[in-house]
Amino acid sequence: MARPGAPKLSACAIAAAALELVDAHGGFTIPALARAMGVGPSSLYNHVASKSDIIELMRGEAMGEIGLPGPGTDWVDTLRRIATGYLRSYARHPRLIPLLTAHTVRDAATLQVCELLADALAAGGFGAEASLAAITVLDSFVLGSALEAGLGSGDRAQRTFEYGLEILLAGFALQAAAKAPAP
Amino acid sequence: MARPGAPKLSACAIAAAALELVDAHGGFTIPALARAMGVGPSSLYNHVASKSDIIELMRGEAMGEIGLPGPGTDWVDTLRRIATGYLRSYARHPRLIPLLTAHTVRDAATLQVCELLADALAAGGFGAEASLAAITVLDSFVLGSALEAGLGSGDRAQRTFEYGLEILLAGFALQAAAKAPAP
DNA sequence: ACCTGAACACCGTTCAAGT
DNA sequence: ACCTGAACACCGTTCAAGT
Repeated sequence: MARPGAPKLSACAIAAAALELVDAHGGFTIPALARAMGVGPSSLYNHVASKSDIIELMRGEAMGEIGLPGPGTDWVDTLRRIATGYLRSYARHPRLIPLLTAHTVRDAATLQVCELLADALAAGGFGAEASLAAITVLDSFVLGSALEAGLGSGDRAQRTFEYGLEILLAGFALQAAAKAPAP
Repeated sequence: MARPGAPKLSACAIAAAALELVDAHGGFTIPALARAMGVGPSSLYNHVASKSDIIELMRGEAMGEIGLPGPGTDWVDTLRRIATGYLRSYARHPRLIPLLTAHTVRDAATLQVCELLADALAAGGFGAEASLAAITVLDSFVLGSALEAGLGSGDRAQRTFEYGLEILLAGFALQAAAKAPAP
C-alpha cells in the first residue's frame, strides 16, 4: 500500500545506514552505502550535500542517544552523568570515533551538551578559561575510553573508565574547593 | 660530486616530505607526495609498503622529538615532563593528529614512552589497572590539547593545557596519597 | 520531487620494462 | 638497486535525462 512517489531515501535513513556500515567495516563508501540502500550512488545527493555531511549526521545520531540530567542536579554529578552517557553512546559505535575526530563539530546537539558542561563547571566556581580546560580533559578522556571500551573487552574497559573518571572529578572538586581562579 | 646511482629517495625523506604536506594541507596524496619529491608515484613503493606505512613513519618522527626525563626524577615530575614534551611535539603538527587517531600505534618510540609512563605511575603506587586508566586520561588530554594549541591561538591554549595538566596531576597525587588500590 | 546512468577527474597500488 | 610509465580497480561528485 505504498503511496505512489513515496521517497525511498531521507537524510536520516542515509545516516542510519552509514552508521551500520561504519560499525561493521570501520568506514563507508558512497557506492557501498548506495548499494546497501538499493539505490544508485548519485541518488544520495538529493538528500545530503557530501560525504562529510553524512559524517556530521552520524555524530548527531550518536549524541542524540544520551540522556541529560535535570537542572537541579549537583554540578559534579552533572559532569559524571553526562560523561557516562556520552561514553555509553560512543562505545556503541567505537569505529565512528576516528571519523569524528577528523571533523570540526557542527552538530547542534553536541554543541548544546558542551554548553551544559560549561554551566555545571560555572556552578562549581570555574572561570571561562578553567572551564574550557576542564571540558577538553573530559571530552578527550571520554573519546579515548570509548575507543578502548568499544573495541577491547568491554567490562574491564568500563571499570577503567569509571576509575579514571573519579580521578578526574576528584581533581575538579579539589580545584573548586581551593577556590583559586585560573591563573 | 653526487655518487652515481645515489638513491633519490629514502623512507625517512618520504616521511619528512609527507609531514610537510600534512602541515600545509591537512593531508597528503601519493601523487602529490611524489610530485613534491620530483619523482613518479610508483617510485615511492621501493621504500615504503603503503600509505598507512608513511603515516606510521610520521608518528615516529613527531614522537622522536620529545626529550625524556632521567630515571632519578620524581614520578609526578616525570609525568609532567613527558606530557609537556609530548604536547610541544604534536602542537607543531596538529593536522597530523586526526590521521594518527585513525591508526593503531605500531611505532617503537611511542610504545617506549608508554612504558616510561607506566613505570612512573608504578612508582606512585598505581596498580596495573589504575595505571592504564591514568595513561588513557593523560594521552587523550595531551592529544586534545595539541589539537587546540596548534590550531587556535597558541599562547592561550598553552596556558589552558598547563592548567588542565595540573588538575590532572593533582588528581593523581591525591589518589596516590590515599593509597587505595584500584577497585 | 526524486531516481537513473553516463561521465569526470581523481585515488592507491601493481608490474613489466628499463638503467 | 632503483626509477619509469602504463595500467587496474576504484573513489566522490556532477549533470542531463527521465518519471
